[in-house]
Amino acid sequence: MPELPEVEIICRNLSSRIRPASTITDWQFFRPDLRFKIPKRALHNLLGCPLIEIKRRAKYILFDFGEHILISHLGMTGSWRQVEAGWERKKHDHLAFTISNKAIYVFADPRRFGFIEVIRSAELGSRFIGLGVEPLDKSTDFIKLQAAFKRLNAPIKNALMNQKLLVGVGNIYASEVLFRTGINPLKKCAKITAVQYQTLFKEICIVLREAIEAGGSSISDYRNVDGEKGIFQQFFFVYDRAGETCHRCHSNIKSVLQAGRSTFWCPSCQKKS
DNA sequence: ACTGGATCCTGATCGC
DNA sequence: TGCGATCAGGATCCAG
Repeated sequence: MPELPEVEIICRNLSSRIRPASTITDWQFFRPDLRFKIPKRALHNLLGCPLIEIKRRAKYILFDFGEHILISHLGMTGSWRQVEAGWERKKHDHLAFTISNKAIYVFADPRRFGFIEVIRSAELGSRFIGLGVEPLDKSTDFIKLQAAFKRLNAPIKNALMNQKLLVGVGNIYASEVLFRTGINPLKKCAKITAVQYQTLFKEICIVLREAIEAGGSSISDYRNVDGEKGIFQQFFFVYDRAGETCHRCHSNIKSVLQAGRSTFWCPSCQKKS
């Protein structure tokens, strides 16, 4: 479900509703574990702590409580939604917190690849060590990034999804960005030219921003905090369109497995050479 | 040091 | 209709 745009939207939703200095006044847990054990004690210890801010790093949502940080990852199918008092629990609702005795936020995740974790703020650097650069950060050095990509022998599609160099791009946006730049997803990183990398990184930023504007991509179950779908899937050129016609050249869109993930591309618009 | 396959889990879909 | 196989937005671990 969630790549950078979707996580960014959830994050913006939460931070516009949960203001700084708000406190969590209650936790409810409906099962002991997600991907990892739910750290109930650490979460209880956050009760009454004033929130500083909610922010995003890569595909992680960070609730900054000063001394401690609550980290939420959505995995493939995780979601946060706001509910009213007296709400009805759905099948895959796993935990919920109440803000200032009023608003309630529920975490649901059918596949349970998501998780919740609490760390000390001082550990933030080491927790995210090895995580790549943010595509939408002004300070990101794309020249350095290009040099790092150049050294890889993997196909460009796989490299784009590798969070160690560049964060936020997942299976959907990797295919979409490569289509828009005319680069074949099977092409090796080392064979891609400087000019192509320049347009590629530029296009990544454009696509991610457009997707955020469109409220994200809802393939099956992505919803924002109000339960609304995004509409960026309406603008897909290739993702999930195998066998359909390319919007640009009318060739057949193809799909192939790369490192176990489906890649979609137009063989005519994205030639290997 | 890189690269990709297997893995965690549930649900939807497809072919027989 | 029913059943098993396959695949799904992520990230980590492990072997080659």
